[in-house]
Amino acid sequence: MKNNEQNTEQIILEAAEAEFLEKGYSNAKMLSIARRAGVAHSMLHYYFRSKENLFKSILQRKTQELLPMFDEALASNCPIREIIQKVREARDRYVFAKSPRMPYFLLTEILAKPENREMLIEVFDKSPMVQLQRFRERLNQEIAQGNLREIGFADFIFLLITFDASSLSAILLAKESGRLPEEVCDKLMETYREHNMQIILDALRP
Amino acid sequence: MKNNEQNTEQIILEAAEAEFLEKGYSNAKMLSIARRAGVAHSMLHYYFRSKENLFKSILQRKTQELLPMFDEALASNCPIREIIQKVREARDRYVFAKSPRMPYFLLTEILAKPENREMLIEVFDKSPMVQLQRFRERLNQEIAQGNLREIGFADFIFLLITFDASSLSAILLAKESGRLPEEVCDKLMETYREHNMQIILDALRP
DNA sequence: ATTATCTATAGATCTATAGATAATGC
DNA sequence: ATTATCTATAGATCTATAGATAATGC
Repeated sequence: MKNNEQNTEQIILEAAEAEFLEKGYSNAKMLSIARRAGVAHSMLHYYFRSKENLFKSILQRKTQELLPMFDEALASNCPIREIIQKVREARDRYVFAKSPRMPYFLLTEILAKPENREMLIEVFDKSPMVQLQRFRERLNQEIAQGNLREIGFADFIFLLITFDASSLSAILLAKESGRLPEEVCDKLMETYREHNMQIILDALRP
Repeated sequence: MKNNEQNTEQIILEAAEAEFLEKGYSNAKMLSIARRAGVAHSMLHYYFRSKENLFKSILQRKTQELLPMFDEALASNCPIREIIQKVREARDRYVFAKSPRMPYFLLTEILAKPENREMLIEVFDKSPMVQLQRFRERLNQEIAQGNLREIGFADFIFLLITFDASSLSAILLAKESGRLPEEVCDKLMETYREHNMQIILDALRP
């Protein structure tokens, strides 16, 4: 018995996060995570029972950590359009800035897997954070007033956060591959962000 | 010895194509493909030697089949902008129309995997089709005249064909999930196609 | 004799667990 | 006594191959 529990659990979580982000759920291996963490692989089961559990723990924890960041963006009373902008900027700062692999991960491991998608939507839906719930009322008002199409609260937030993931992932992959000139990739990215904002607004107009 | 070789090989190819499209390379299983095809799984190895080989065979065959479709779109002498439009329409008709899973497959199995990406780019690069090679010259002229940014011939074609895959896949996934109202998804798709055209043109402007 | 097919199984890999061991706290 | 850790291994799954068998063509 060398480390205290806090430490080992945290080390495993970090190693697992890196492995899952890099390889995706299916290609991530428990033995490989253990090797990264420098512990016997039985420890992963000791703390998290199963691979699936370990993965879901990470997703939930990370999302919980993220909520306060969005809370701030949702607090203001300005027009919906500006709130959308703020949420998307928060997403850029706190989610995408972590790694260029993030958009791809979001798409393949969350959007493409119904269980994970639902799980995270539930986190948003059930969060007790004040601003988040206040924004829920605001959103429903706007819908009632006919300013927005009918859409679920959590789905709305989720749409804002994940929408760019799909379009950005391919460009980031292309950039990584080095096949396209870097300026072309950067130009694509830049233009995409502008357009995406407009596309979301169009789609939500009643 | 029941079937002739032509038949079994074809049946395996079709079963494998369906399995790979549905589950992706890692999650596709040789036993499952054999079950779909109704043959002993040793037959897959008899004809294709390995899983990897089977997968690459499918990719290459499909791409070869596709080339003539693009050939037509590339034949005309009209402005580059219209040629881009035609290639993208051909892509819609012959690639995306096959299955709503196609954009996702394109992104995860081709764009995200350098070996596969390079392999298919080579198919385009080395194709002896007349219109394709004639368009290569046309493209280089346009670049020389300063109408387009410097970009490889195969990369250009590949960009036109695969660009929408990234942005459409998430919307198709959302539609499948049933969480967003269907009109929102359709609206997103429609707007996206228009914008994507503009984004590509912007990125390629010198 | 060659080709296509099947059955059986080797060999690799991966998740999960059993059980032993050592450190800590009461 | 409880908790954290390790080693060893069971059990499942998957790719690949060996070897037997049957049909076809010469």
